Amino acid sequence: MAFEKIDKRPAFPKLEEGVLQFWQETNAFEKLREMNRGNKKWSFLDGPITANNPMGVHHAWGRTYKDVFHRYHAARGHDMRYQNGFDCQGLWIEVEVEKEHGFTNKRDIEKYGIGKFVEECKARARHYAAIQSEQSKRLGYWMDWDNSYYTMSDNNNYSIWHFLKKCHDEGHVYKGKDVMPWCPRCGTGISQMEMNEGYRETDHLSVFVRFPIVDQNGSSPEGKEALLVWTTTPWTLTSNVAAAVKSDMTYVKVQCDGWIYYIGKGNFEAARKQPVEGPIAKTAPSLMSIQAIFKNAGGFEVLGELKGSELVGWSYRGPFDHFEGAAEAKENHRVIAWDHVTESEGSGIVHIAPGCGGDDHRLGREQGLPSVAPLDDHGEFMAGFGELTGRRFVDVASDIAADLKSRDLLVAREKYFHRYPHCWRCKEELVYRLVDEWYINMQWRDRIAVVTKTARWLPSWGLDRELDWLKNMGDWMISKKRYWGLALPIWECDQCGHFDVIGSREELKERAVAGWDQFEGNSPHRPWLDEVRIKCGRCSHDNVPRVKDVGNPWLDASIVPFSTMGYFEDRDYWQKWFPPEFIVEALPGQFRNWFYALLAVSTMMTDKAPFGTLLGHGLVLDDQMEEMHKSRGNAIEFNSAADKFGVDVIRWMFCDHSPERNIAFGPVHIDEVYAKLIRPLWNTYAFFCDYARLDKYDPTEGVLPVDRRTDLDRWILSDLQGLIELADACYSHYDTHTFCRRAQRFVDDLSNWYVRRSRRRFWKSDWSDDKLAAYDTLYEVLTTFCQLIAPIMPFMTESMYQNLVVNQRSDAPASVHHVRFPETDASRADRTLSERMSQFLRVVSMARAARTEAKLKVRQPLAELRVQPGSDGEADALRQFEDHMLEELNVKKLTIDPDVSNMCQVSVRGDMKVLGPKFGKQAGAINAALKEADGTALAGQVEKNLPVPVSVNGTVIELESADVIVEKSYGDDWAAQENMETVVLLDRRITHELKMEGIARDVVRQVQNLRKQADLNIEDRIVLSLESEGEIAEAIQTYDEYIRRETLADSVATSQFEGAVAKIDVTFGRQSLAIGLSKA
RNA sequence: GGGCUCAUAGCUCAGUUGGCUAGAGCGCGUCGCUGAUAACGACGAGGUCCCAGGUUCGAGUCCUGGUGGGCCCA
Repeated sequence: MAFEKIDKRPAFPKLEEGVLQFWQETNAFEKLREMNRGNKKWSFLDGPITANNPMGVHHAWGRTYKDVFHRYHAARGHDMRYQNGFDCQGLWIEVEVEKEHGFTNKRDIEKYGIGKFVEECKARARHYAAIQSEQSKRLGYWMDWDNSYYTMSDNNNYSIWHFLKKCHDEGHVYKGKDVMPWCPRCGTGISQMEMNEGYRETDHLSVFVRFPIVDQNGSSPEGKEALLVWTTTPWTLTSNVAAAVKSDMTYVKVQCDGWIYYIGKGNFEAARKQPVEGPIAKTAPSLMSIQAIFKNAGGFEVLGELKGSELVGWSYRGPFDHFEGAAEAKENHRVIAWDHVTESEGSGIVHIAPGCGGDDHRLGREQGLPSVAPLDDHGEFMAGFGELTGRRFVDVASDIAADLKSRDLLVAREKYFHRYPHCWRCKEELVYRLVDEWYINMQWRDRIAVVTKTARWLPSWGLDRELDWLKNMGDWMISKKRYWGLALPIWECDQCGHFDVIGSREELKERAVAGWDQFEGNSPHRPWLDEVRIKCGRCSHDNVPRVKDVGNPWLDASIVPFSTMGYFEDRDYWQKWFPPEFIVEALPGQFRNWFYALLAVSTMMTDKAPFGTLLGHGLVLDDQMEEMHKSRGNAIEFNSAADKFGVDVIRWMFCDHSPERNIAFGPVHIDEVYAKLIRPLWNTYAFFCDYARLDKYDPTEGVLPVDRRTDLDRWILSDLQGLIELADACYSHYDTHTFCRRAQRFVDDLSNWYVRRSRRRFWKSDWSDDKLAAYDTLYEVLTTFCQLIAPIMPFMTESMYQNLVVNQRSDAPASVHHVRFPETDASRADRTLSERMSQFLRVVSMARAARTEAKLKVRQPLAELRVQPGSDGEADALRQFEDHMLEELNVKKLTIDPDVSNMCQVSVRGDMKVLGPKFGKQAGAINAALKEADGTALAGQVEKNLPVPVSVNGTVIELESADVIVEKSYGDDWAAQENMETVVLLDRRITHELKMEGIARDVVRQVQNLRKQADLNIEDRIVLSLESEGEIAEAIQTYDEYIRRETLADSVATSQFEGAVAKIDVTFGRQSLAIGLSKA
């Protein structure tokens, strides 16, 4: 079958749709799996994508890598599992379902019904999993889509039960009472991992408050004395228990406005600054120093200094001692010592509310202080806090300030800007609350670190980052007071406090004493599992309920090396596929999320790393390098990008990029890939098909042995071997970046040198070895290159392969993705040849520069190009490729001259910029004298960096070499280019003969243009009329045969004829030419 | 305060165990070429390879210290 004619500028997105259809109709993926089944395996583990929204272009980066390495390993014949995963459980889904219903808090959900709510969460996950599957297929992602795993599956949930029980058996599960960041809207604690997502700049009302001193270690103050305290969260003053100072810090005693204050000395004097950066810092009002505040309040007097340690033990009156809720604190108001107090923030005396802050709570525990916890689940004040009861903590700051003022406790108020944590999902301000949560302690972190070090991290600093996290992380909070998620398999006895962790469904069935019937037949989620009661493992209580909490979603995603690989059902299968050789995910965040959780779970289960190599990649940003956000309107949906640009180009763009850097996504960058790679490659392919079709080239007929092909052929084949070798090394080391760069350079060499230099060989009308060699070579290069980039651009290569291979050979594999990866052929690799060509190309570039310098168009033949080679290799290269130089530069002769210095006149002139300031009025005379002097001799001095003597009006002045400029000249007859040792000289003298030939070439060019305008096919023959006079007529006559051959003219008339389909009048100099042509 | 990381042309970035005369693409300007190529080529403007020391025959590359950005931890 003939080669198809190729559309030069196809709509690639449409082409890709066609290929998708082809794959589907031919079951291409299933056939590939069948071919490789049972072979050596390559094991991959997919990090589940959150099935909560359609994919954005940023999802395509990681998924491109995943597909690329799958395809490469398939081409290596490896058997693979091809399993994609969906992350289904967790708050992010709940939040979206809540939005659909317009729910604002947990009460709404409970009213609606937990069962119904949970079912809708499941449905949402399934819905978006289906959409993402379709989108992934469009990306060309070959996966076993019917076998995707879902983290909400019973299997996955029960697998986590097993893990948690194992943790419990080793004594790592505990219930902790701690102050946690809490989202009052979601009604749940926020783990350390999640916290980091939500820091945002915001402003709060902060206050300076006085705590009136009651007792100073036995004596009472005579007048009004107070501790000065500062806080950015006035609501926490309701729960103040103590005030902390640093023992060795200096404090000042200051009188102001009838009070005597104690304040950190550094704090008192220091200028204060809003701790924010960027635009917000400009709008934020500047902060007054405490000193300035006092000055404004009517002036102050410093009465003395003392150490923090002297303050310790004093007692004071708290700001809200009248609230019943704070009763416990009232007895405990005293000054304590704490190392964390600093001079750089606040007043140097820190208000401590152990029920309202993490550090406060730890300090309170050490010091045996009571905790006052004023807020409920919704962030509202509980009973016992007077008029605040029932109000939300976010709303009360200014009322509290007003109340303090009315009770003479407020010193100052200000707007304070800082970074404050917000809920990463719903953006609500977080609050620190004292709550009960479930934890896995991380005393075994060293065990995880050992395992972590056994994996290969790309980029390599990832390991250090992960180890750093392991070292610093706190215990893993695994509970969440929500609805949709892993139902924690913890049953806690409300009579004796004992808790049991259940490790499997079977175990639960055995232990169940009630509610099993209601549960059976449902998934292990709320509310169904909540029905099941067991008998306490310690006391006699026989109606023990499950704790209501659901689990941390990173548990769901990190059990998958076990749950999805048959750890529980088919241990042999698991043994075969675990550990996966490769995982790849986006870097930001995952060190403390998936990577961490995966390592922790796998360490607990097997003490083995859950991956051999981890590849991390950066973020996808918009073309201004800004993060993409839906709200900002710069997010790009996957579908729209695929429809508009096509996915091959997107895949290449991602693969071409250095993974650890963020990537800018935008039309400009897409176009770059088209311009740099796709268009030249496609055009080379189209060029080949055009001529191969006309010539009826048959690649299945005997291929010409390589040693009978030209140097040019053997060069491109040799470079191709280098590229194969590199491709193999890069793919197997998960480095597409290096490969893509080299592949682009290869396409450039192919298109702009090999094809450009070989064009005429394809145009020849009759078959010869040379022509066959050109076809065989270009065919081999195109088909092989196709295989090399097929993993990255699966669509375009498929289309090329169908035309180049399947249509030609009946025995060819049906898809480009069924073909084994190319092997290097040592007989085709020729390092010397490759090296020579690159040396040669350097000289060609210099010769072109000389052409430009000569201001003579390439159409005009010139007599001679003379080269002084910079090395022996370069001389060899020039001899070897002489013909190419002659043709490319359109010169008659190439002379290799080992020393051209005899053609060169050297002159030395003064550098007036230097001479002027140095010699003043004399400079002109010096310069004139330099011109007179023996340039060669002076230049010799300059080269040796010796003094340059010059005689001016009888006196000899010695110039430094920096004072002069050496100029070389090869005269008017030669255009010169020099670079290091290489010198290229182009004879710019045009003889009458050369001129005639130049005109003939010009005529040909004009005719060719006219053919193009007349829309003729390249093979169409024409009749031509050329009406001219003088030199043009002479040239046409002399080069009659040449003109006819080049333009496919059957006849050339010297006057116009009737019926010309295209005409043009042109002038060369003062002479004119009228051209007319029509189809023969 | 600690950890990791980055810093190369106006922009986006290459630069592989130290061998560099520091490159590419985009953008800008000029000229040229073109029967595969809305392509391409040549030339021009644009660099203290963040700074300072050190190791070395030789440092963009390695080491130390600093400055600035990013991420993380506290």
